[in-house]
Amino acid sequence: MGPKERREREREEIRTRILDAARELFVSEGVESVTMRRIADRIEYSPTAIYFHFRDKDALLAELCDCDFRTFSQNFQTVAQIADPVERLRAAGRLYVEFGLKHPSHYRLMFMTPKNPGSKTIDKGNPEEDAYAFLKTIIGDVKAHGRLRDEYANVDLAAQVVWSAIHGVVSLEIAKCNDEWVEWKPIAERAEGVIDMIERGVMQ
Amino acid sequence: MGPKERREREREEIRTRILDAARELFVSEGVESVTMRRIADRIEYSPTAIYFHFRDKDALLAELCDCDFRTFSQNFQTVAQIADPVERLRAAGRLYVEFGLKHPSHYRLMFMTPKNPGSKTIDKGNPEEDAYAFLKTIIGDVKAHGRLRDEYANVDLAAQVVWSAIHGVVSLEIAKCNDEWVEWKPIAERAEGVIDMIERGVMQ
DNA sequence: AACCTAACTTAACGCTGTTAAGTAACGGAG
DNA sequence: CTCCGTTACTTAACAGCGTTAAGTTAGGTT
Repeated sequence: MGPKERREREREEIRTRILDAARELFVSEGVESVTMRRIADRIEYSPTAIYFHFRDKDALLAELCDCDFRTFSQNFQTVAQIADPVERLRAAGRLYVEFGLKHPSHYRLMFMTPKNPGSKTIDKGNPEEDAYAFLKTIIGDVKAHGRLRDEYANVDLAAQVVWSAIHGVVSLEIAKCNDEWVEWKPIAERAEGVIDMIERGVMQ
Repeated sequence: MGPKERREREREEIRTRILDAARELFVSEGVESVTMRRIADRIEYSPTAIYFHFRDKDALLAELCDCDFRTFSQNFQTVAQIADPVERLRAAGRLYVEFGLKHPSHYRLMFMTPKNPGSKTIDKGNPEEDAYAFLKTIIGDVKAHGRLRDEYANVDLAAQVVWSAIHGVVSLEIAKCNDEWVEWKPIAERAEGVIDMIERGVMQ
C-alpha cells in the first residue's frame, strides 16, 4: 500500500502548488492576472495540466477563496476572549476592516463579486470557521447582556445591519479610494465613525 | 455652413446609438455581455466602427456610467423639498437603496468596481448633478438644525459614514443575495434597520 | 512481459479587445 | 469639373483568453 499513498500525496502537493501560484499572482497583481496560462508558467506545467486538478478557473478561484475564508474567520479567534461583548464587537469590526485593507483582492472576490456558489468545505454555523456565525454569537452575547436595542430583537437582523455598515466602509474604500471625486477622510476615521455609529445605533 | 453641422449631428446620433445599444445589453444581460462585437451587431456596424467614436471599451463604459450617474443624482431632487432634514435623509436613503436594487448592473459599475477614473462631464459639487454633494447638503442641514452629534462635526466625515452604511446594504445585497450561506432577512428590513441605525447613531 | 491508467503535453477552437490597412463617399479648392 | 484630403467606415488580422480533444509517457498491476 506504499505507492498508492505516495501518489495521492504527490497529487495533493501539485494541487497546492497550483493554489499557491494562483494566490501569489492574485494578491500581487490582481484578479485579472490570474490566467490559467500564467499560473501554468509559474509552476512550469502546461496550462491544461491545471484542468486535471480543478474543474475550471472558477472552481480554482472558489477553492482559493474558501481556503482563505477559513483563515479569515480564524483571525477573529484572537478577539473571542474579550469579556465585554460590546468591546468584542468593536474589536472584531476593526479586525474586519484591517483584513479588507490588507487583502483587497481576496475581499473583493469574497464579498464584492456576485456568483459565489457557496462553499462546501466550511463548517457552516461553527463560529471558528464561519465569520458570520462568529458575528452572530457576539450579537447574541450583546443581547444576553441586555445591551441590544429592542428594535433588533432578531439577532440575524442585527448581525446583518452591523455587517452591512462595516462592509460598506471596506468596500467603498476598496472600490473608490482612488476616486478624486470625493474628498475622503482617512479610512481609520471613517471606520471608527461607523463603529461608533453601530454602537449608538443598535446598542443601549 | 450647413453640411458641417449636419455631419456633427449625425456623428452625435451614432454615438448615442452605440451608447444605447451598450446600455441595453448591459442592463438586460449583465456586464459580461457587453462585448464590442455584440454592440456592433445590434447597431449593424462592424466592431471596429465603435473605435471611431470611443477610444476603447473602458471609455465607452465610463461614458455610459457618467450619463446614468447624472440621472441617478437627479432622482434625488424629488426628495429635496422635504423640509425636515432628518426625514429628507431617510427618504434619500430609501431612494438610494431602491435605485441599487432596480439597476444592479449600473450600481456595480458605479460603486463596486475599482478603476473608475473620475468623470469629467459632471458638475462636481453641484447637488443637482453630484449625489455626494446632495448628501452633504442634507447633512449640513441636519447640522444647522442642531441635530448632528458633536462627534461628526465634520460634515464630510458624517456624510462618508452615512454613505458607507447605506452602500453596505445595497452592495451586500447585490453581491451576496444568492448566497445560501447566510439566512438573509428581507432587504427592506435590512435597509430600514440601517436607516434607523444611522439616525440614532449620527443624530441627536 | 504486457497492459492499463494516471498525469501530463501539444494543437486547436471559439471567444475577447484592439489595430493596421484598405475603401468609399463627400466637401472644398483650383 | 476635377483633384484632393478628410471622415467614416470595412475586412483581416494579432495576441491573449478559457477550455477541450487527441496524443504521449511513465509507473504499478497482472
